[in-house]
Amino acid sequence: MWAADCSVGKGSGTMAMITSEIDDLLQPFFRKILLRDELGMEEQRAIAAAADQQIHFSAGEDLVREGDRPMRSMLVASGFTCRYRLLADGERQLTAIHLPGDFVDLHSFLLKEMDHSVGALTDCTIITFPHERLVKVTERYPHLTRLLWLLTLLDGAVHREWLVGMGRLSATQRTAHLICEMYIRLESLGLANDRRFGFPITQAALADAVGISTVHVNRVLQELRHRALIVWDGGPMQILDWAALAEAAEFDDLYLHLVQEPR
Amino acid sequence: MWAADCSVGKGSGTMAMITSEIDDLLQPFFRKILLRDELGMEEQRAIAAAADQQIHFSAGEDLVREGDRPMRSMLVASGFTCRYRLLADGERQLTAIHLPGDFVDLHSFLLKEMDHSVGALTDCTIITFPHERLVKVTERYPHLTRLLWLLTLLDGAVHREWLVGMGRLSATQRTAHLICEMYIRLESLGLANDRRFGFPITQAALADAVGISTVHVNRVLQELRHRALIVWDGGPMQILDWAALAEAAEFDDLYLHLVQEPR
DNA sequence: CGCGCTCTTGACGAACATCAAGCTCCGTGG
DNA sequence: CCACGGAGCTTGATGTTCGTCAAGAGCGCG
Repeated sequence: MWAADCSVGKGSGTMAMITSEIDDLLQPFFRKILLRDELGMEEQRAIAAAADQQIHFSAGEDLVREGDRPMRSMLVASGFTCRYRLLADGERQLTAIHLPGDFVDLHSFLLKEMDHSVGALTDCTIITFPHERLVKVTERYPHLTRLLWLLTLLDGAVHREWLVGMGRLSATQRTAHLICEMYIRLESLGLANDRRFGFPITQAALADAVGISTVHVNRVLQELRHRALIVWDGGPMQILDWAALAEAAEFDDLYLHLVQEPR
Repeated sequence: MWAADCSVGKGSGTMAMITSEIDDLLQPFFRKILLRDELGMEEQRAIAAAADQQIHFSAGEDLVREGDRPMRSMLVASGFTCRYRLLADGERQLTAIHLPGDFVDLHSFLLKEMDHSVGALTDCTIITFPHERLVKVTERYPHLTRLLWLLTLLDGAVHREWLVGMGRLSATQRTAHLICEMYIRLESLGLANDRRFGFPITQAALADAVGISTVHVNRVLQELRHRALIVWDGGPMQILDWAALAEAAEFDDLYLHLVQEPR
């Protein structure tokens, strides 16, 4: 099933970085933070200085595995990744989808042992941050520390939103909700506009995200298409009627905390 | 339904505390941390000094509501509380159950606006921590800051575990899983032993936690009783066959990170 | 050309929701 | 003391949602 056919990638093309390149790769990350607070130049330099390598992963590869004890945390610079767990019967459940600017295992910095795996949904580029450098950041930059903490709290907020959907919304509503969430998160980073975004994942992966079978996700998508809410067939995901889609999903972006204020 | 009959409690009996009383109330909290790292005397004093008031809430009252912007965070000293959200049709979904020693809205410290509500499942006692004092903790005590951060990461880990269950386990498995989780968390704090613990919540609340109807939760409990896995009828929850219950639920306590090591 | 992956469709069954009613327990007021 | 009412628990009948099984179609790739 899933465990068998994807190796833990060391990732192809590990390489050291020059300063201007780091700054480019960190842009989505800075943007994500600047949507929610201010970030001083010194703090930006501190983050850039804590960055180590960039690594490329191919779709399907694992960045880290349940049970690992990574010595570094990973930030997505490009591409889509996901957190997931496998069950006894081989079924898979995603617990988050991560975009450029997201730390995927800042958790391991303090939790130490991974309680879930992280995989690449598409080809992606990652920046690594050695834990010992992150410790130093927390020793010297309290405000920056609070911002990193905030990022993990945002992950928690998204987890809760997914939980509510899983418990109380229909498969169609959850799927619509995920589409809304992906769009708002991408648009806030400047990576999408016009109610349209690239979403190059399989229906099977989408099924694992919303917690249904691949057969059923297919029918759900047909329903969303027939109700003229979306177009998604090989090309980008296009939202035809945002208001209707958001209402169907009971989507409210409060939980994404897209408000700039002192933290 | 739910929103109507429970007011936001200011809580009865707000009162200032004397030092020895604070220390008593903080015991479950210290214990929770000491299960996962060391905590110096100075750090313990710093936390105690940041505490402000104690407040009592009655079962059914809300501690904070979605949309609030609290100026303080709350730590449970006794009793059970829950995070939850209400949906358009009045249905409720819990996203976490909190025990003594748990911070229930350390999140609001950085997220600012509450994206969910917190309610008292039983009568409970709370200790409040003004946000401005928590800021000072993060400015002066980096290691303690990391520990507070860790606590919110643990919340996230539990969220993910629930998500996996909601997506891929049956109602019976999720219920069994929650029982296992409650027991291990309570036992680790010294608040339960002998495979038995007080669990004074209604079947309706349990249904809201596992995301099913009250009728179905009743049938699930009967199944667990008939399979001789638990006893739960008015008295404490008693686990008759831990191994079988944990196996049925695919329960593994890794996600609770009950390992003492430097963070 | 053939193989594998993804998407699609139909038939059927299992898990769970909903609706409705009755039960027990317990506190309250007459 | 008992009647009453409410909250929580229990049970049965019925319907919907979604999973499973099976098969086939389209498409890229070696």
